[in-house]
Amino acid sequence: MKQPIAFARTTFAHREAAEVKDGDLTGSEWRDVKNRLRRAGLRPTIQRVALGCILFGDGDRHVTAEMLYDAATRGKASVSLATVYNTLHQFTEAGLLREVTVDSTRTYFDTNNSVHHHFFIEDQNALLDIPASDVVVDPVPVPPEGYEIVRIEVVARLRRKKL
Amino acid sequence: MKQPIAFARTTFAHREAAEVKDGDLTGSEWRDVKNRLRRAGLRPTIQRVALGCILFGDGDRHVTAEMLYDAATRGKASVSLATVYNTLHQFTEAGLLREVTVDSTRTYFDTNNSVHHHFFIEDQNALLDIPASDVVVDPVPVPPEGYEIVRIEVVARLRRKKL
DNA sequence: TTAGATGCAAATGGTTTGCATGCGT
DNA sequence: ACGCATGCAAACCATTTGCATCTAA
Repeated sequence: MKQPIAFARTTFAHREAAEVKDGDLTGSEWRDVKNRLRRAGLRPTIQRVALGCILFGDGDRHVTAEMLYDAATRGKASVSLATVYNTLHQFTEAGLLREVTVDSTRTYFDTNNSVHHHFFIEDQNALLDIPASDVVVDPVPVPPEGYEIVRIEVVARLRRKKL
Repeated sequence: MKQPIAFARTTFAHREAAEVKDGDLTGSEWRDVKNRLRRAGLRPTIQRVALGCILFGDGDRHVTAEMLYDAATRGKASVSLATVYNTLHQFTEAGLLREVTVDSTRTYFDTNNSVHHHFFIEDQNALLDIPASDVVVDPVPVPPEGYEIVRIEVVARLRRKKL
């Protein structure tokens, strides 16, 4: 049931078991992430900045804790799994990430926090962004009395087409 | 983090910690469920029929394994938790149930297998049906080459409105 | 200096599995 | 009788937690 580590680049640029840049740990990106964290009210510790570089360094990503942990370990950054979990949740609370619920066995985090939806390829556990303009929910359902809609999520589950 | 057992009746008839009928274990319903299982290619064992009575006996329901297990135990039906899990999956495979992914910590099963979507009340872990006509996805996103859409799920996450 | 962050290992909790026993056909 | 189904307990695995240590400010 173990899936290959896959950092799916988004919006149709799908690739399995992709390599992940370690995030240019010495360059300007390190400084950028540091500032970004400070702006978000998070102390820019070594671990957070390292994870931030991986997450925000190269386009939109969909990661699980395990995937991020492996990517960090593969690079020079040594981070404990517990810290990866903490960091993912802190980033999410700070609005830097967004949680995506598509699989009841693990939690995905999306570095793209703009309005959009997802394809989920079930037999690969891979997520792809659907650009906001490609799917429209209209009408929007009316919530029951006393409740308001926080967010609407659309997930289109995919399977490989049969020949 | 333990939530009260809640069998949410669907479509705005929301209630917390609702009671569950044991399903009229001696009446005609027992026979009906038995036939239904047979038609679905499942051996109508005592446990499967008992769980079927609970699930299909009184309108649409959204259940987790734990909820169904408690309901069965509360009634006269004694079923092991493992069997509940097995049964839920077998029913799902047979098309009698549908899995709903809204919460990464547990799996919900929906007795309504017609086309519709869901509200999810985050702080109560409660699911409500959205009638198919109340939410329309249009346009439907175009899947990447070689893939086809299995199903589109819309989840509107709710929070209690602030005064 | 000190509040907050990290790492480790142990605990948690939903779900699955292995295997001996039971039941539907 | 045969083979699938059940029950139990142990195994699993993603995630969380407790606590001692470390570090950014």
